[in-house]
Amino acid sequence: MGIAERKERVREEMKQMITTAAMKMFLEEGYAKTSIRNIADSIEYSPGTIYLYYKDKDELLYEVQRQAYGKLLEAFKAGAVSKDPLERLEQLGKLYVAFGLDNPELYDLMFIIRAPMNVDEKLHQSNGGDTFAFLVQCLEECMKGNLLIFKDIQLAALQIWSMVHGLVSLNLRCRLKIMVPVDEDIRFTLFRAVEEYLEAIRA
Amino acid sequence: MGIAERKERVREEMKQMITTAAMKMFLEEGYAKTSIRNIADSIEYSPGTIYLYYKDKDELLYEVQRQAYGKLLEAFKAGAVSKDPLERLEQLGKLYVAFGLDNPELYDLMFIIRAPMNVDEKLHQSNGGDTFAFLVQCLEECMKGNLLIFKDIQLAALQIWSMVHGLVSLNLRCRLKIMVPVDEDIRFTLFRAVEEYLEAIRA
DNA sequence: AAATATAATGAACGGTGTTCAGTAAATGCA
DNA sequence: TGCATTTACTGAACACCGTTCATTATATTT
Repeated sequence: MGIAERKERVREEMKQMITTAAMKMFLEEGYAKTSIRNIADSIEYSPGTIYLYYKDKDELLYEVQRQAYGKLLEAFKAGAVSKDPLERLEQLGKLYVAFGLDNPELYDLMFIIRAPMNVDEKLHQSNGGDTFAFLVQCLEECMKGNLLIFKDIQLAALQIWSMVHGLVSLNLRCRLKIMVPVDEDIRFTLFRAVEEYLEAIRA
Repeated sequence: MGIAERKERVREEMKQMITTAAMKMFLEEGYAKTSIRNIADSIEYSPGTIYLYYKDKDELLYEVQRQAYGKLLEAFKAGAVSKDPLERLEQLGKLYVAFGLDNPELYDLMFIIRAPMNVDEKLHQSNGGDTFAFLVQCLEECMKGNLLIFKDIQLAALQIWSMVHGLVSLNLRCRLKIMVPVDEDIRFTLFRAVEEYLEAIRA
């Protein structure tokens, strides 16, 4: 009975067509300025059709977020390759910051934007779990070797993620203009901050 | 010629009436869900009137942000009173985190929300300068006494602010659920993170 | 009291997310 | 094969949104 399977496949293709268009437009124009009608136009379907595949605009955002977490995880896997766990931690930190600088709109979608329609914040626990686990694993190695000052691994992860997220998100919201000289290269500055921080938490 | 002065006064009262209503509704319902029409209704004026006092919805947001920065500065002044600059820095950090936890909607308005109408990010340099200066001043004292590991004060401010902002904003976006045990008190956890961080950057 | 200047209105414009009765295409059954 | 039924899609309609502007009401000046 291959018909049901084909239907399922076609349905998945349709869903992907929608999210691909949505991702493209979210990145180019931002989430708020992208309307369901725009997305529908770009894939040459009527607005109503999108609602046959996604419950609402938020669900579309969640799907795009899921894909974005995947991209970040890929960047981690490709770039955090050092054998030394401390070095790898530094690579992770810089990869994270670079990801935020290179994909500001994507970073916004992933961590900053609040989907304004249904203020239901339940989804996030499942989304991005793998990516976070990658950091935790590296941290575990560091702490097994007593390379960091931390005692509690959860608190360590919290602190490190907060630091890099703070750097990226303050920059994205132009809050660094107050303190960083305009002529300085932001990337360089943020990398220095990461290095200095890692220096500080070394055992 | 007291008439012009009275008119100016009345105008200011009107502006304040609008921002007061706007602040209340932004906090209760969020920025996105608060419409100009709602605000107009709540002060019993027509929507068009608001545009006689504020250029657009963003300008309303900027004004509310300005007031919010004032509130944070007040909290700083009231709570960061220790003579010891290092202790004062810890007080500042905890005050900041507490402010973010106690006024999540306000914090959102100040640091996270991107005003979506005119993507003009120029205003922020003036807004909040005083509040930031308060932190820098404390930092300066710390560094004059060689109490911190930092060499560059700008980089120090960047790092510290990033840490506390990261803690608060990840929590606000429910991204801590992945790593912090649900039963634990968030405030306690974030305070511990601040303490541990300050420990790490001590000279 | 009349003319002028200021303040406020609210309908209208072009958008938004979302729903749903109606239509067209694909499938199951005889 | 032909017909009934399920499935896919449409696009007008609903209730909103931010913003503008001709019109009206109020206050000041002459």
